[in-house]
Amino acid sequence: MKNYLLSIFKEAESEIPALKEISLAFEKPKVAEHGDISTNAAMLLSKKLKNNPRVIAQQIVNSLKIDQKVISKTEIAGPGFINFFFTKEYVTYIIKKILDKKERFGKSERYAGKKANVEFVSANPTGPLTVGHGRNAVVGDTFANILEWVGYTVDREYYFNNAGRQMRVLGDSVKLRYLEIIGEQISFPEDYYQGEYIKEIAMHLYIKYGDSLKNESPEGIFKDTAENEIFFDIKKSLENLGIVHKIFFNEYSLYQEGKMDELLNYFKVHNLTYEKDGAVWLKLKELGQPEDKVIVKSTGEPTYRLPDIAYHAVKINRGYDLLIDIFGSDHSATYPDVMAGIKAIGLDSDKVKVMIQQFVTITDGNEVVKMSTRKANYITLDELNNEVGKDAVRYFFNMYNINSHMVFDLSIAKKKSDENPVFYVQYAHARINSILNRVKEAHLEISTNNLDLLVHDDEQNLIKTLFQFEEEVELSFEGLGTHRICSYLYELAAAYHRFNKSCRILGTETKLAEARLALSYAAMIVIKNGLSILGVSAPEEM
RNA sequence: GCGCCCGUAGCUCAAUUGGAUAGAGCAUCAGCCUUCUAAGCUGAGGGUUAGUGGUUCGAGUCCACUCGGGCGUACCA
Repeated sequence: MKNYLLSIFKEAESEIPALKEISLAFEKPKVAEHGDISTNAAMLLSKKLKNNPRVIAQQIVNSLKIDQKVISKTEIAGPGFINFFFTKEYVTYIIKKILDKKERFGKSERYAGKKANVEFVSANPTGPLTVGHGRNAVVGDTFANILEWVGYTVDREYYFNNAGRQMRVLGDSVKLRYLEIIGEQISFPEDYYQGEYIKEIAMHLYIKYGDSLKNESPEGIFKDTAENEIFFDIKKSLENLGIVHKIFFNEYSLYQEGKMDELLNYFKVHNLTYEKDGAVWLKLKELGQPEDKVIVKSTGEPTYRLPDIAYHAVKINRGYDLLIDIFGSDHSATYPDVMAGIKAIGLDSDKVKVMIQQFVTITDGNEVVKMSTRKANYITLDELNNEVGKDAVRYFFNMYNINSHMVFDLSIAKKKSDENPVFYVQYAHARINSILNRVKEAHLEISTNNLDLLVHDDEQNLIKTLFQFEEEVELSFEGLGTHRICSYLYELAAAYHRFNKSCRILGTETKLAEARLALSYAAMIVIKNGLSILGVSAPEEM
């Protein structure tokens, strides 16, 4: 529809050349009285043409060559909006399109042939995934789905570092617990990993090796075993949510393949570094950042900025058209440095989009559950998943703008009732399925022959809500978010439940009943498609 | 102190990226099942969008300042 309007506005440029100078936008008005689609073009032009927007709107309308089969009415309203009303033929065409495209309805070819990469989770293997990682994981995977829906081929990637200080502390923590098990007196430092899982890993080692490891270095078998077991569990936690990464990228490979030296050398050759206090500094000020930063410490070890830049360079050089990073808010101050670094080596940093994930607060009713990886009192993603189930986990994490703090209330997610939005949406799907089964006994068929009988307000509203789906996917993509898919599905489910109440099928005259069946089936398809983007199941019965 | 993010109904969140009367759910109150799942529907109350200025046809959205919260602000990642 937008394409159609764009094309007739394009034609009108010959009469109103100023139309070329504005960015033409169409949107669905909030209120039905304002039409099915609307544009503010006249208001944008009023400044340029120095004329009353309503007068300009009238000129625009006069110069549009409108197909009466598509648009039934055009009006000028408010300060100068031009509102368009669809014809019934066009509205029924939407149902036919849905029934025809089925599981492909809502997909677009807009970015067909383009490649995207989504990097998410990227937790180092020092402990089980927490609910915070869960939010990152769910939104990352769902956004990857959205990219696929607009046409991209997507690689899901996990970046990790199994060297460095954190991993040393991990090995030390496991060894201490091991020594504890074999009966040695230990004192366990506060800044070591406190979780029970450390004791479990130590116990596994004890079961397998007895006390023969007491003289082994913590950096060896203790660290390696911990890493393997933890990574195994992380992957399993993700799989339980339907998430599988295609690529696991080890930061260490950047060193092995010489990418770090290459990058550092590039910076040096291009005079972007200097030495101070025995460290190498990157001239970030020259690159538009507020402060220069150390990239190689006086110990010779690089800081995280260097591998991060090298890593992004490697990814960009793989040929992606779009790269998405999903970072925790603790990275929010540092990624601009990385972007500046990428730009400095001549790569297109505009291809990289960053989604900053804010924190998750877990409540159980009124009680706030505090979380820290180091301390023992956190909820793991597995615990959350076991408690509320995959569908609720995925729906709840997707439901909020990732850029806002969110409260995950366990007591609501656990409820199998109308307080829980995921059940409300799934129930609409199950309800339609149940109807489709029921009408078979009444010998009714889904038919698109008499869709023009669907004139009830609740029918029209449902159809127009269905039509909105394609745009919601696009808007989710453009807005770098998943939450509007949830809002949309909730709205769609509500529109269906209302229709279901006012527009019965059994006991209605056959032609109308069969048209309503077609509409119901179309609604079922769209709900299922939307849920599949979220990675939430569409149950046939509940 | 400085930087980034945030502040919307009692609570949890939306608001088509500057558009028309700021919307949903929960909670509260009042209704609806001899009819395809009441896991549903209908209605009511609840707002100076933290505050003050500014930008313009038009601001929850942009700018400045103030207040409040989160995260950074390391030669940790």
